[in-house]
Amino acid sequence: MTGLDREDLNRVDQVVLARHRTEAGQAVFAADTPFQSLYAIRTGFVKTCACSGPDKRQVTGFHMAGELLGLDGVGASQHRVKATALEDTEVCELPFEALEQLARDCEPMQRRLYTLFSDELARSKNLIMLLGAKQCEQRLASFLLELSGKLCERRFSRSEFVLRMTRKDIGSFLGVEYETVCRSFARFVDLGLIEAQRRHVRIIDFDTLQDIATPEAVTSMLHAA
Amino acid sequence: MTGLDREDLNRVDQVVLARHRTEAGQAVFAADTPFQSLYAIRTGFVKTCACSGPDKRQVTGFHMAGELLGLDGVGASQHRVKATALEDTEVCELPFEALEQLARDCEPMQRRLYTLFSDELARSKNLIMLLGAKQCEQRLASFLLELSGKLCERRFSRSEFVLRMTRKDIGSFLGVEYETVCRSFARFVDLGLIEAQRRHVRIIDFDTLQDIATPEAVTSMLHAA
DNA sequence: GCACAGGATTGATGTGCATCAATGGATTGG
DNA sequence: CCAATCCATTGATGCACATCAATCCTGTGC
Repeated sequence: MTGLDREDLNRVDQVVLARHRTEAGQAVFAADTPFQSLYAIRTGFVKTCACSGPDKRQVTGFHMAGELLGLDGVGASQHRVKATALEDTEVCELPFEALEQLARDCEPMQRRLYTLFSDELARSKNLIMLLGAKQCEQRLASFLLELSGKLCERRFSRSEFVLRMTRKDIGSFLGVEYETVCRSFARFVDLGLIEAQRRHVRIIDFDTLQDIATPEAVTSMLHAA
Repeated sequence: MTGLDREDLNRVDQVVLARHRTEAGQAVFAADTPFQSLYAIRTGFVKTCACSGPDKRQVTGFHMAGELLGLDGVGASQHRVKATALEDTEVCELPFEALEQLARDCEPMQRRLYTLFSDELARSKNLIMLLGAKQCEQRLASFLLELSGKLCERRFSRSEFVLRMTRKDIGSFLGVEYETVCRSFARFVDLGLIEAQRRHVRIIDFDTLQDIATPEAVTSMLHAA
């Protein structure tokens, strides 16, 4: 789970400072601004961008309902990323000091907070692994399957969905140019693995997509034998 | 700071379960094993590898004295990475439950723990940004400067040092093949930016290296600060 | 001394992707 | 409706890096 469970949410509700609505294209919070709160997404879809330099930005994550934003701001007391809503989005603002207080009073809540940090860390490492994949198609397959999985967890269709982000965003996230993303989409369509018309995607062949995402299963079996 | 400060260390000393010596080439802990403790490096040098698949591993970080290992294991209650000593290394084993107890009793310690998580997260994002850099030379320049900075913090020379890791490790970390790492080293030598003989490195021209690591506009901002 | 192994270096060649460029839908506003 | 804009798609070309391969250096054990 990426968010908080029901029992914790009851407690957390009491520290919610405010709810904010952010329309598509607007920032939930900006980079290099003072950190005070975490933001729990209630509805909507958000991308986070690291901005190291005026002209150079990079998408570091996509987030949906139930996920927490801003965890990496604690240490530096500054948000290190910019969070941008990709569709109309509603978030709960959770002052971090209040959360810390809650954690001191409530042991499961304390553990939960550590878990959230740790999971976010694990997600980061996953992205690092994904960027380590040499081939663009491998990265895109991983991306589609992960997105599908997250949607499935939230009771949406795992096979048919609408992308909230542009090809450019996907490219930035995957570390390739957006034309290359286009071509990989086109190739997946050619191979009959997906249907794709602009942002509407339907996954047809999960198995092959999985093989592309994590190759060499066969190879390793051969090595084992 | 990546480690714990002196005051905290006094408290932390009391929860140290044991000290472990690990010789070069041996694992401090393995991936996919139960998580119980964090490990603070006292002396030595460690690499962490994510292993997604039997034959596919990727170096996700290099760590030295004062750094904490294992933070990403909290959520899954399993170590997600393998930590391998690159030289003879001594670590303190810190049972995480004891640290949690300490955090409940001691507010600064609680904050410190969150900060450690958050900083580790920020470091991950930095690596993601680095992998987003398209050019190998840009990545290598960043790598060398970061290593230099960490050594400098620890009162070693920032300009002359011995690499503890192989070219292969560096390549895995930077997301390129090791031959390409070699060539980039060679090119830096040609350009007169560094001297390099196998693992011995001396940085000569920090400024140009910085320009390569963070092209154009950014540099002037750094100088201004 | 020698053989051997692991790592580093350098060369030759092929390829996946960046880059530049043109076109086509889709959406928005006048 | 048309212009303007954004996004997506597709083509052509060059380059950075992967890949395969040979050699060298250094340390280790016999």
